[in-house]
Amino acid sequence: MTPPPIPSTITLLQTSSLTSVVQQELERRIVQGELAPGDRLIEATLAESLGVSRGPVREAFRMLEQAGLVRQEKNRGVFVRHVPLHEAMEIFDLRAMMDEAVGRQLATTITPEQLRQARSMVDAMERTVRAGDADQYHLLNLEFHDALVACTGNRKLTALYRRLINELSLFRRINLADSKQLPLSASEHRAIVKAIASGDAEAAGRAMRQHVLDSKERTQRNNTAPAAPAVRRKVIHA
Amino acid sequence: MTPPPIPSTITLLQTSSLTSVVQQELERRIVQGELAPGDRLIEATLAESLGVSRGPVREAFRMLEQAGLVRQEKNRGVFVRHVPLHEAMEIFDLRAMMDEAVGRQLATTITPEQLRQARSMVDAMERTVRAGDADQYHLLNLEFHDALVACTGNRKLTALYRRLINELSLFRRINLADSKQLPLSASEHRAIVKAIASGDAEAAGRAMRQHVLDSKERTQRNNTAPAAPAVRRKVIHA
DNA sequence: GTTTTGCCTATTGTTGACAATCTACGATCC
DNA sequence: GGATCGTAGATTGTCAACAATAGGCAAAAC
Repeated sequence: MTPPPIPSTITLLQTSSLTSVVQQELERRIVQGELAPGDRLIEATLAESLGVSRGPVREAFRMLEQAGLVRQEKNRGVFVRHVPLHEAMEIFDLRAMMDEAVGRQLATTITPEQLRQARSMVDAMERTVRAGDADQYHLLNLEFHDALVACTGNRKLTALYRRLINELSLFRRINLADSKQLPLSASEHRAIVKAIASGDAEAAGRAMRQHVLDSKERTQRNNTAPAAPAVRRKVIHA
Repeated sequence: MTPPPIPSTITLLQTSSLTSVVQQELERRIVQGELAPGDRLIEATLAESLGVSRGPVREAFRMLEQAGLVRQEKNRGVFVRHVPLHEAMEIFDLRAMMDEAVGRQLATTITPEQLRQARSMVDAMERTVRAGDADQYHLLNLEFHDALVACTGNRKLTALYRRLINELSLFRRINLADSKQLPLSASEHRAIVKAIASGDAEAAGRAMRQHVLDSKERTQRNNTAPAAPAVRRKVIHA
Protein backbone atom coordinates (compact mmCIF):
# COMPACT_ATOMS: atom_id res chain seq x y z
CA MET A 1 0.00 0.00 0.00
CA THR A 2 2.72 2.47 -0.89
CA PRO A 3 1.24 5.81 -1.89
CA PRO A 4 0.79 5.86 -5.64
CA PRO A 5 3.76 7.61 -7.19
CA ILE A 6 2.46 11.00 -8.16
CA PRO A 7 2.82 11.17 -11.92
CA SER A 8 4.25 14.64 -12.26
CA THR A 9 2.90 16.58 -15.19
CA ILE A 10 6.29 16.29 -16.77
CA THR A 11 6.57 12.53 -16.78
CA LEU A 12 2.94 12.37 -17.83
CA LEU A 13 3.62 14.38 -20.94
CA GLN A 14 6.78 12.45 -21.56
CA THR A 15 5.17 9.05 -21.47
CA SER A 16 1.62 9.41 -22.66
CA SER A 17 0.92 9.94 -26.29
CA LEU A 18 -2.58 10.26 -27.58
CA THR A 19 -2.32 6.69 -28.79
CA SER A 20 -1.58 5.32 -25.34
CA VAL A 21 -4.39 7.34 -23.78
CA VAL A 22 -6.85 6.08 -26.35
CA GLN A 23 -5.59 2.53 -25.87
CA GLN A 24 -6.05 2.69 -22.11
CA GLU A 25 -9.48 4.23 -22.36
CA LEU A 26 -10.70 1.62 -24.82
CA GLU A 27 -9.20 -1.17 -22.78
CA ARG A 28 -11.03 0.14 -19.74
CA ARG A 29 -14.33 0.30 -21.58
CA ILE A 30 -13.92 -3.20 -22.91
CA VAL A 31 -12.82 -4.87 -19.71
CA GLN A 32 -15.49 -3.12 -17.68
CA GLY A 33 -18.13 -4.17 -20.14
CA GLU A 34 -19.11 -0.73 -21.42
CA LEU A 35 -18.19 -2.13 -24.81
CA ALA A 36 -19.59 -5.60 -25.22
CA PRO A 37 -18.29 -8.48 -27.34
CA GLY A 38 -19.43 -8.07 -30.91
CA ASP A 39 -19.66 -4.29 -30.68
CA ARG A 40 -18.19 -2.51 -33.63
CA LEU A 41 -15.70 0.26 -33.07
CA ILE A 42 -15.83 2.98 -35.68
CA GLU A 43 -12.64 4.95 -36.08
CA ALA A 44 -14.14 8.29 -37.00
CA THR A 45 -16.81 8.20 -34.31
CA LEU A 46 -14.38 7.25 -31.57
CA ALA A 47 -11.85 9.76 -32.78
CA GLU A 48 -14.35 12.58 -32.64
CA SER A 49 -15.78 11.58 -29.27
CA LEU A 50 -12.28 11.42 -27.82
CA GLY A 51 -11.23 14.64 -29.49
CA VAL A 52 -8.38 13.19 -31.55
CA SER A 53 -7.89 12.24 -35.15
CA ARG A 54 -8.14 8.77 -36.61
CA GLY A 55 -4.42 8.06 -36.54
CA PRO A 56 -4.01 7.48 -32.80
CA VAL A 57 -7.25 5.51 -32.74
CA ARG A 58 -6.00 3.17 -35.42
CA GLU A 59 -2.73 2.66 -33.58
CA ALA A 60 -4.62 1.90 -30.38
CA PHE A 61 -6.67 -0.65 -32.31
CA ARG A 62 -3.51 -2.43 -33.32
CA MET A 63 -2.40 -2.62 -29.70
CA LEU A 64 -5.75 -3.94 -28.51
CA GLU A 65 -5.68 -6.49 -31.30
CA GLN A 66 -2.36 -7.86 -30.07
CA ALA A 67 -3.74 -7.92 -26.55
CA GLY A 68 -6.59 -10.10 -27.79
CA LEU A 69 -9.34 -7.65 -26.92
CA VAL A 70 -10.50 -6.78 -30.41
CA ARG A 71 -10.51 -8.48 -33.77
CA GLN A 72 -9.90 -6.72 -37.03
CA GLU A 73 -11.48 -7.61 -40.35
CA LYS A 74 -9.89 -5.90 -43.26
CA ASN A 75 -12.05 -3.23 -44.82
CA ARG A 76 -14.85 -4.14 -42.46
CA GLY A 77 -13.79 -2.70 -39.15
CA VAL A 78 -12.78 -3.74 -35.67
CA PHE A 79 -15.06 -5.52 -33.25
CA VAL A 80 -14.83 -6.28 -29.58
CA ARG A 81 -13.78 -9.88 -29.54
CA HIS A 82 -16.05 -12.75 -28.68
CA VAL A 83 -14.28 -15.29 -26.47
CA PRO A 84 -15.97 -18.63 -27.12
CA LEU A 85 -16.35 -21.23 -24.42
CA HIS A 86 -13.56 -23.45 -25.70
CA GLU A 87 -11.13 -20.57 -25.58
CA ALA A 88 -12.23 -19.62 -22.08
CA MET A 89 -11.48 -23.22 -21.09
CA GLU A 90 -8.02 -22.89 -22.60
CA ILE A 91 -7.47 -19.76 -20.60
CA PHE A 92 -8.54 -21.51 -17.42
CA ASP A 93 -6.00 -24.23 -18.14
CA LEU A 94 -3.32 -21.61 -18.55
CA ARG A 95 -4.35 -20.00 -15.31
CA ALA A 96 -4.29 -23.36 -13.55
CA MET A 97 -0.75 -23.83 -14.75
CA MET A 98 0.34 -20.34 -13.73
CA ASP A 99 -1.36 -20.35 -10.38
CA GLU A 100 0.09 -23.72 -9.51
CA ALA A 101 3.55 -22.33 -10.18
CA VAL A 102 2.68 -19.23 -8.14
CA GLY A 103 1.57 -21.34 -5.19
CA ARG A 104 4.67 -23.47 -5.33
CA GLN A 105 6.98 -20.50 -5.38
CA LEU A 106 5.20 -18.41 -2.78
CA ALA A 107 5.25 -21.28 -0.30
CA THR A 108 8.96 -20.64 0.05
CA THR A 109 9.38 -16.98 -0.88
CA ILE A 110 6.40 -15.11 0.51
CA THR A 111 7.21 -12.42 3.06
CA PRO A 112 5.37 -11.94 6.34
CA GLU A 113 4.03 -8.63 5.10
CA GLN A 114 2.70 -10.19 1.90
CA LEU A 115 1.14 -12.97 3.92
CA ARG A 116 -0.53 -10.46 6.16
CA GLN A 117 -2.03 -8.68 3.17
CA ALA A 118 -3.22 -11.91 1.62
CA ARG A 119 -4.98 -12.82 4.85
CA SER A 120 -6.67 -9.47 5.07
CA MET A 121 -7.93 -9.88 1.53
CA VAL A 122 -9.38 -13.26 2.38
CA ASP A 123 -11.04 -11.68 5.41
CA ALA A 124 -12.55 -9.01 3.22
CA MET A 125 -13.87 -11.62 0.82
CA GLU A 126 -15.50 -13.58 3.60
CA ARG A 127 -17.23 -10.42 4.74
CA THR A 128 -18.66 -9.82 1.26
CA VAL A 129 -19.84 -13.44 1.18
CA ARG A 130 -21.75 -12.90 4.41
CA ALA A 131 -23.14 -9.68 2.95
CA GLY A 132 -24.12 -11.58 -0.17
CA ASP A 133 -22.43 -9.01 -2.42
CA ALA A 134 -21.42 -11.13 -5.38
CA ASP A 135 -20.16 -8.23 -7.50
CA GLN A 136 -17.85 -6.97 -4.79
CA TYR A 137 -16.68 -10.53 -4.19
CA HIS A 138 -15.81 -10.87 -7.84
CA LEU A 139 -13.68 -7.73 -7.69
CA LEU A 140 -11.86 -8.81 -4.55
CA ASN A 141 -11.32 -12.23 -6.05
CA LEU A 142 -9.57 -10.72 -9.05
CA GLU A 143 -7.49 -8.53 -6.76
CA PHE A 144 -6.51 -11.46 -4.57
CA HIS A 145 -5.24 -13.61 -7.40
CA ASP A 146 -3.53 -10.67 -9.02
CA ALA A 147 -1.78 -9.84 -5.78
CA LEU A 148 -0.52 -13.39 -5.35
CA VAL A 149 0.87 -13.47 -8.85
CA ALA A 150 2.52 -10.10 -8.34
CA CYS A 151 4.11 -11.39 -5.13
CA THR A 152 6.27 -13.76 -7.14
CA GLY A 153 8.16 -10.80 -8.53
CA ASN A 154 8.04 -12.32 -12.00
CA ARG A 155 7.05 -9.34 -14.12
CA LYS A 156 6.60 -11.34 -17.27
CA LEU A 157 4.32 -13.80 -15.54
CA THR A 158 2.33 -10.99 -13.99
CA ALA A 159 1.86 -9.23 -17.30
CA LEU A 160 0.76 -12.41 -19.05
CA TYR A 161 -1.58 -13.30 -16.23
CA ARG A 162 -3.25 -9.91 -16.37
CA ARG A 163 -3.68 -10.18 -20.10
CA LEU A 164 -5.41 -13.51 -19.70
CA ILE A 165 -7.72 -12.12 -17.04
CA ASN A 166 -8.61 -9.27 -19.36
CA GLU A 167 -9.48 -11.67 -22.13
CA LEU A 168 -11.49 -13.78 -19.78
CA SER A 169 -13.63 -10.76 -19.01
CA LEU A 170 -14.79 -10.98 -22.62
CA PHE A 171 -16.32 -14.36 -21.97
CA ARG A 172 -20.01 -13.85 -21.39
CA ARG A 173 -20.02 -12.66 -17.83
CA ILE A 174 -18.71 -15.81 -16.16
CA ASN A 175 -21.01 -16.92 -13.39
CA LEU A 176 -20.89 -13.88 -11.27
CA ALA A 177 -24.39 -14.20 -10.00
CA ASP A 178 -23.97 -17.72 -8.76
CA SER A 179 -23.93 -16.64 -5.13
CA LYS A 180 -24.46 -20.16 -3.92
CA GLN A 181 -20.87 -21.00 -4.86
CA LEU A 182 -19.36 -18.04 -3.05
CA PRO A 183 -18.75 -19.65 0.35
CA LEU A 184 -17.02 -22.55 -1.35
CA SER A 185 -14.72 -20.27 -3.29
CA ALA A 186 -13.97 -18.24 -0.19
CA SER A 187 -13.00 -21.25 1.85
CA GLU A 188 -10.73 -22.39 -0.95
CA HIS A 189 -8.97 -19.06 -0.72
CA ARG A 190 -8.51 -19.55 2.99
CA ALA A 191 -7.01 -22.96 2.30
CA ILE A 192 -4.67 -21.53 -0.30
CA VAL A 193 -3.25 -18.98 2.08
CA LYS A 194 -2.90 -21.63 4.73
CA ALA A 195 -1.00 -23.93 2.38
CA ILE A 196 1.31 -21.13 1.32
CA ALA A 197 1.92 -20.12 4.92
CA SER A 198 2.78 -23.71 5.83
CA GLY A 199 5.69 -23.61 3.41
CA ASP A 200 4.62 -26.81 1.68
CA ALA A 201 5.27 -26.00 -1.96
CA GLU A 202 3.49 -28.99 -3.42
CA ALA A 203 0.42 -28.49 -1.27
CA ALA A 204 0.24 -24.81 -2.11
CA GLY A 205 0.61 -25.56 -5.80
CA ARG A 206 -2.09 -28.21 -5.65
CA ALA A 207 -4.44 -25.91 -3.78
CA MET A 208 -4.11 -23.12 -6.29
CA ARG A 209 -4.31 -25.42 -9.26
CA GLN A 210 -7.40 -27.16 -7.99
CA HIS A 211 -9.05 -23.88 -7.13
CA VAL A 212 -8.72 -22.68 -10.71
CA LEU A 213 -9.80 -25.99 -12.16
CA ASP A 214 -12.88 -25.97 -9.92
CA SER A 215 -13.65 -22.52 -11.20
CA LYS A 216 -13.22 -23.79 -14.75
CA GLU A 217 -15.53 -26.69 -14.03
CA ARG A 218 -18.22 -24.42 -12.62
CA THR A 219 -17.97 -22.13 -15.63
CA GLN A 220 -18.13 -25.08 -17.97
CA ARG A 221 -21.26 -26.42 -16.33
CA ASN A 222 -22.99 -23.05 -16.29
CA ASN A 223 -22.35 -22.50 -19.96
CA THR A 224 -23.26 -25.73 -21.61
CA ALA A 225 -26.78 -26.48 -22.73
CA PRO A 226 -28.50 -27.53 -19.47
CA ALA A 227 -30.29 -30.35 -21.28
CA ALA A 228 -30.86 -31.05 -24.93
CA PRO A 229 -34.20 -29.35 -25.56
CA ALA A 230 -36.59 -31.19 -27.85
CA VAL A 231 -37.16 -28.03 -29.84
CA ARG A 232 -33.92 -26.32 -30.76
CA ARG A 233 -33.72 -22.59 -30.62
CA LYS A 234 -32.91 -20.80 -33.80
CA VAL A 235 -29.16 -20.48 -34.05
CA ILE A 236 -27.97 -16.94 -34.24
CA HIS A 237 -24.48 -15.92 -35.23
CA ALA A 238 -23.53 -19.38 -36.35
CA MET B 1 1.58 -33.00 -43.54
CA THR B 2 -1.44 -31.58 -45.27
CA PRO B 3 -0.43 -29.54 -48.28
CA PRO B 4 -0.19 -25.90 -47.24
CA PRO B 5 -3.47 -24.22 -48.08
CA ILE B 6 -2.69 -22.19 -51.16
CA PRO B 7 -3.44 -18.61 -50.19
CA SER B 8 -5.41 -17.58 -53.21
CA THR B 9 -4.72 -14.09 -54.39
CA ILE B 10 -8.18 -13.17 -53.23
CA THR B 11 -7.83 -14.22 -49.63
CA LEU B 12 -4.37 -12.71 -49.64
CA LEU B 13 -5.72 -9.32 -50.57
CA GLN B 14 -8.58 -9.76 -48.15
CA THR B 15 -6.41 -10.47 -45.18
CA SER B 16 -3.15 -8.66 -45.59
CA SER B 17 -2.99 -4.96 -45.16
CA LEU B 18 0.22 -3.04 -45.55
CA THR B 19 0.41 -2.85 -41.79
CA SER B 20 0.36 -6.62 -41.35
CA VAL B 21 2.96 -7.12 -44.05
CA VAL B 22 5.26 -4.57 -42.46
CA GLN B 23 4.69 -6.15 -39.05
CA GLN B 24 5.60 -9.62 -40.29
CA GLU B 25 8.66 -8.41 -42.12
CA LEU B 26 9.97 -6.50 -39.13
CA GLU B 27 9.24 -9.41 -36.83
CA ARG B 28 11.20 -11.66 -39.14
CA ARG B 29 14.15 -9.29 -39.23
CA ILE B 30 14.19 -8.96 -35.47
CA VAL B 31 13.80 -12.64 -34.61
CA GLN B 32 16.37 -13.68 -37.18
CA GLY B 33 18.81 -11.13 -35.85
CA GLU B 34 19.02 -8.89 -38.90
CA LEU B 35 17.92 -6.18 -36.53
CA ALA B 36 19.82 -6.41 -33.29
CA PRO B 37 18.76 -5.34 -29.80
CA GLY B 38 19.36 -1.65 -29.37
CA ASP B 39 18.97 -0.88 -33.06
CA ARG B 40 16.86 2.14 -33.75
CA LEU B 41 14.03 1.88 -36.22
CA ILE B 42 13.37 5.08 -38.10
CA GLU B 43 9.88 5.41 -39.46
CA ALA B 44 10.66 7.37 -42.58
CA THR B 45 13.63 5.23 -43.56
CA LEU B 46 11.77 1.96 -43.12
CA ALA B 47 8.70 3.33 -44.85
CA GLU B 48 10.70 4.32 -47.89
CA SER B 49 12.69 1.10 -48.06
CA LEU B 50 9.48 -0.92 -47.86
CA GLY B 51 7.69 1.31 -50.31
CA VAL B 52 4.90 2.44 -48.00
CA SER B 53 4.11 5.54 -46.05
CA ARG B 54 4.76 6.10 -42.37
CA GLY B 55 1.26 5.23 -41.22
CA PRO B 56 1.43 1.46 -41.65
CA VAL B 57 4.94 1.44 -40.22
CA ARG B 58 3.76 3.19 -37.09
CA GLU B 59 0.90 0.76 -36.69
CA ALA B 60 3.27 -2.17 -37.10
CA PHE B 61 5.46 -0.62 -34.40
CA ARG B 62 2.54 -0.64 -32.01
CA MET B 63 1.95 -4.31 -32.67
CA LEU B 64 5.59 -5.22 -32.19
CA GLU B 65 5.62 -3.20 -29.00
CA GLN B 66 2.76 -5.27 -27.59
CA ALA B 67 4.57 -8.41 -28.67
CA GLY B 68 7.56 -7.31 -26.62
CA LEU B 69 9.94 -7.05 -29.55
CA VAL B 70 10.48 -3.31 -29.58
CA ARG B 71 10.34 -0.54 -27.04
CA GLN B 72 9.03 2.90 -27.75
CA GLU B 73 10.26 6.09 -26.18
CA LYS B 74 8.07 9.04 -26.81
CA ASN B 75 9.52 11.57 -29.21
CA ARG B 76 12.72 9.56 -29.34
CA GLY B 77 11.88 6.61 -31.48
CA VAL B 78 11.51 2.85 -31.31
CA PHE B 79 14.35 0.48 -30.57
CA VAL B 80 14.72 -3.24 -30.83
CA ARG B 81 14.32 -4.34 -27.26
CA HIS B 82 17.13 -5.49 -25.05
CA VAL B 83 16.13 -8.51 -23.00
CA PRO B 84 18.25 -8.39 -19.85
CA LEU B 85 19.43 -11.55 -18.13
CA HIS B 86 16.90 -11.33 -15.33
CA GLU B 87 14.06 -11.18 -17.81
CA ALA B 88 15.44 -14.09 -19.79
CA MET B 89 15.45 -16.04 -16.53
CA GLU B 90 11.82 -15.12 -15.98
CA ILE B 91 11.00 -16.37 -19.45
CA PHE B 92 12.76 -19.64 -18.75
CA ASP B 93 10.65 -20.03 -15.64
CA LEU B 94 7.53 -19.46 -17.68
CA ARG B 95 8.68 -21.99 -20.23
CA ALA B 96 9.42 -24.50 -17.48
CA MET B 97 5.89 -24.07 -16.25
CA MET B 98 4.36 -24.37 -19.70
CA ASP B 99 6.48 -27.29 -20.82
CA GLU B 100 5.74 -29.19 -17.64
CA ALA B 101 2.05 -28.80 -18.36
CA VAL B 102 2.63 -29.83 -21.96
CA GLY B 103 4.46 -32.97 -20.89
CA ARG B 104 1.77 -33.89 -18.41
CA GLN B 105 -0.98 -33.51 -20.93
CA LEU B 106 0.74 -35.18 -23.86
CA ALA B 107 1.51 -38.25 -21.78
CA THR B 108 -2.16 -39.07 -22.00
CA THR B 109 -3.31 -37.34 -25.19
CA ILE B 110 -0.54 -37.71 -27.74
CA THR B 111 -1.46 -39.63 -30.88
CA PRO B 112 0.71 -42.32 -32.46
CA GLU B 113 1.29 -40.10 -35.45
CA GLN B 114 2.42 -37.20 -33.29
CA LEU B 115 4.68 -39.53 -31.37
CA ARG B 116 6.18 -40.79 -34.59
CA GLN B 117 6.94 -37.23 -35.68
CA ALA B 118 8.46 -36.34 -32.34
CA ARG B 119 10.75 -39.35 -32.56
CA SER B 120 11.87 -38.45 -36.03
CA MET B 121 12.69 -34.94 -34.86
CA VAL B 122 14.79 -36.34 -32.04
CA ASP B 123 16.54 -38.56 -34.57
CA ALA B 124 17.29 -35.56 -36.73
CA MET B 125 18.71 -33.69 -33.77
CA GLU B 126 20.98 -36.54 -32.86
CA ARG B 127 22.29 -36.55 -36.39
CA THR B 128 23.14 -32.85 -36.22
CA VAL B 129 24.88 -33.46 -32.91
CA ARG B 130 27.10 -36.07 -34.52
CA ALA B 131 27.71 -33.65 -37.37
CA GLY B 132 28.56 -30.96 -34.86
CA ASP B 133 26.20 -28.49 -36.51
CA ALA B 134 25.16 -26.35 -33.56
CA ASP B 135 23.17 -23.84 -35.59
CA GLN B 136 21.06 -26.51 -37.20
CA TYR B 137 20.60 -28.15 -33.83
CA HIS B 138 19.32 -24.90 -32.42
CA LEU B 139 16.71 -24.65 -35.17
CA LEU B 140 15.55 -28.21 -34.76
CA ASN B 141 15.40 -27.72 -31.03
CA LEU B 142 13.03 -24.78 -31.42
CA GLU B 143 10.94 -26.80 -33.87
CA PHE B 144 10.77 -29.76 -31.53
CA HIS B 145 9.51 -27.82 -28.56
CA ASP B 146 7.13 -25.83 -30.71
CA ALA B 147 5.71 -29.02 -32.14
CA LEU B 148 5.13 -30.51 -28.71
CA VAL B 149 3.32 -27.43 -27.51
CA ALA B 150 1.21 -27.37 -30.64
CA CYS B 151 0.30 -31.04 -30.07
CA THR B 152 -1.66 -30.04 -26.98
CA GLY B 153 -4.19 -28.32 -29.19
CA ASN B 154 -4.29 -25.38 -26.82
CA ARG B 155 -4.09 -22.44 -29.23
CA LYS B 156 -3.74 -19.85 -26.53
CA LEU B 157 -0.87 -21.72 -24.95
CA THR B 158 0.80 -22.16 -28.31
CA ALA B 159 0.52 -18.49 -29.16
CA LEU B 160 1.91 -17.41 -25.81
CA TYR B 161 4.72 -19.93 -26.02
CA ARG B 162 5.76 -18.68 -29.43
CA ARG B 163 5.73 -15.14 -28.24
CA LEU B 164 8.04 -16.01 -25.39
CA ILE B 165 10.41 -17.83 -27.73
CA ASN B 166 10.49 -14.77 -29.93
CA GLU B 167 11.38 -12.57 -27.01
CA LEU B 168 14.02 -14.98 -25.88
CA SER B 169 15.69 -14.61 -29.26
CA LEU B 170 16.40 -11.03 -28.22
CA PHE B 171 18.53 -12.21 -25.37
CA ARG B 172 22.13 -12.00 -26.49
CA ARG B 173 22.41 -15.08 -28.61
CA ILE B 174 21.88 -17.67 -25.88
CA ASN B 175 24.72 -20.15 -25.86
CA LEU B 176 24.38 -21.48 -29.29
CA ALA B 177 28.03 -22.17 -29.78
CA ASP B 178 28.35 -24.28 -26.69
CA SER B 179 28.58 -27.48 -28.70
CA LYS B 180 29.87 -29.42 -25.72
CA GLN B 181 26.38 -29.34 -24.21
CA LEU B 182 24.65 -30.61 -27.31
CA PRO B 183 24.77 -34.37 -26.60
CA LEU B 184 23.34 -33.74 -23.16
CA SER B 185 20.46 -31.71 -24.52
CA ALA B 186 19.79 -34.32 -27.19
CA SER B 187 19.63 -37.18 -24.73
CA GLU B 188 17.22 -35.16 -22.61
CA HIS B 189 14.97 -34.88 -25.62
CA ARG B 190 15.11 -38.63 -26.09
CA ALA B 191 14.12 -39.06 -22.46
CA ILE B 192 11.25 -36.61 -22.82
CA VAL B 193 9.75 -38.52 -25.71
CA LYS B 194 10.19 -41.75 -23.84
CA ALA B 195 8.42 -40.39 -20.78
CA ILE B 196 5.56 -39.09 -22.88
CA ALA B 197 5.26 -42.37 -24.72
CA SER B 198 5.16 -44.25 -21.43
CA GLY B 199 1.98 -42.43 -20.51
CA ASP B 200 3.32 -41.38 -17.13
CA ALA B 201 2.07 -37.83 -16.84
CA GLU B 202 4.11 -36.86 -13.81
CA ALA B 203 7.31 -38.26 -15.27
CA ALA B 204 6.75 -36.52 -18.59
CA GLY B 205 6.03 -33.25 -16.83
CA ARG B 206 9.14 -33.58 -14.68
CA ALA B 207 11.30 -34.41 -17.69
CA MET B 208 10.18 -31.37 -19.63
CA ARG B 209 10.37 -29.07 -16.67
CA GLN B 210 13.83 -30.18 -15.75
CA HIS B 211 15.01 -29.92 -19.33
CA VAL B 212 14.01 -26.28 -19.46
CA LEU B 213 15.42 -25.52 -16.05
CA ASP B 214 18.72 -27.12 -17.05
CA SER B 215 18.74 -24.93 -20.11
CA LYS B 216 18.05 -21.93 -17.89
CA GLU B 217 20.89 -22.93 -15.62
CA ARG B 218 23.33 -23.25 -18.52
CA THR B 219 22.30 -19.87 -19.85
CA GLN B 220 22.64 -18.33 -16.43
CA ARG B 221 26.15 -19.68 -15.98
CA ASN B 222 27.29 -18.59 -19.41
CA ASN B 223 26.09 -15.09 -18.86
CA THR B 224 27.27 -14.13 -15.46
CA ALA B 225 30.68 -12.60 -14.82
CA PRO B 226 32.99 -15.64 -14.78
CA ALA B 227 34.77 -14.37 -11.68
CA ALA B 228 34.66 -11.07 -9.86
CA PRO B 229 37.53 -9.15 -11.43
CA ALA B 230 39.63 -7.07 -9.10
CA VAL B 231 39.35 -4.08 -11.40
CA ARG B 232 35.76 -3.33 -12.32
CA ARG B 233 34.94 -2.37 -15.86
CA LYS B 234 33.40 0.97 -16.39
CA VAL B 235 29.67 0.56 -16.19
CA ILE B 236 27.90 1.52 -19.36
CA HIS B 237 24.19 2.05 -19.66
CA ALA B 238 23.62 1.96 -15.94
C1' DG C 1 -42.55 -11.88 -57.57
C1' DT C 2 -37.86 -12.73 -57.62
C1' DT C 3 -33.36 -11.88 -59.03
C1' DT C 4 -29.93 -9.22 -60.80
C1' DT C 5 -27.61 -5.00 -61.65
C1' DG C 6 -25.89 -0.58 -60.75
C1' DC C 7 -25.47 3.29 -57.91
C1' DC C 8 -24.73 5.63 -53.34
C1' DT C 9 -23.24 6.10 -48.77
C1' DA C 10 -20.55 4.93 -44.87
C1' DT C 11 -16.25 3.42 -43.43
C1' DT C 12 -11.68 1.89 -43.76
C1' DG C 13 -6.76 2.01 -46.02
C1' DT C 14 -3.18 4.98 -47.23
C1' DT C 15 -0.82 9.02 -47.97
C1' DG C 16 1.46 13.55 -47.51
C1' DA C 17 1.77 17.80 -44.91
C1' DC C 18 2.36 20.41 -40.72
C1' DA C 19 3.55 21.03 -35.78
C1' DA C 20 6.20 19.68 -31.80
C1' DT C 21 10.21 17.71 -29.93
C1' DC C 22 14.80 16.00 -29.50
C1' DT C 23 19.94 15.90 -30.58
C1' DA C 24 24.10 17.72 -32.12
C1' DC C 25 27.00 21.25 -33.10
C1' DG C 26 28.94 25.64 -32.90
C1' DA C 27 29.06 30.40 -30.93
C1' DT C 28 29.30 33.07 -26.88
C1' DC C 29 30.42 34.17 -22.22
C1' DC C 30 33.00 33.69 -18.02
C1' DG D 1 39.67 26.24 -21.57
C1' DG D 2 35.25 24.97 -20.02
C1' DA D 3 30.49 25.65 -19.56
C1' DT D 4 26.23 27.53 -21.26
C1' DC D 5 23.16 28.96 -24.63
C1' DG D 6 21.02 29.05 -29.05
C1' DT D 7 20.26 27.54 -33.51
C1' DA D 8 19.68 23.93 -37.33
C1' DG D 9 18.63 19.47 -38.84
C1' DA D 10 16.45 15.27 -38.19
C1' DT D 11 12.68 12.65 -36.44
C1' DT D 12 8.43 11.81 -34.28
C1' DG D 13 3.38 13.15 -33.13
C1' DT D 14 -0.79 14.51 -35.11
C1' DC D 15 -3.89 15.69 -38.45
C1' DA D 16 -6.79 16.15 -42.63
C1' DA D 17 -7.49 14.79 -47.38
C1' DC D 18 -7.78 11.28 -50.94
C1' DA D 19 -8.50 6.45 -52.68
C1' DA D 20 -10.56 2.00 -52.24
C1' DT D 21 -13.77 -1.19 -50.45
C1' DA D 22 -18.13 -3.11 -48.43
C1' DG D 23 -23.06 -3.06 -47.74
C1' DG D 24 -27.56 -1.44 -48.65
C1' DC D 25 -31.27 0.19 -51.61
C1' DA D 26 -33.74 0.94 -55.57
C1' DA D 27 -34.59 0.24 -60.37
C1' DA D 28 -34.58 -2.85 -64.16
C1' DA D 29 -34.82 -7.40 -66.17
C1' DC D 30 -36.88 -11.79 -66.41
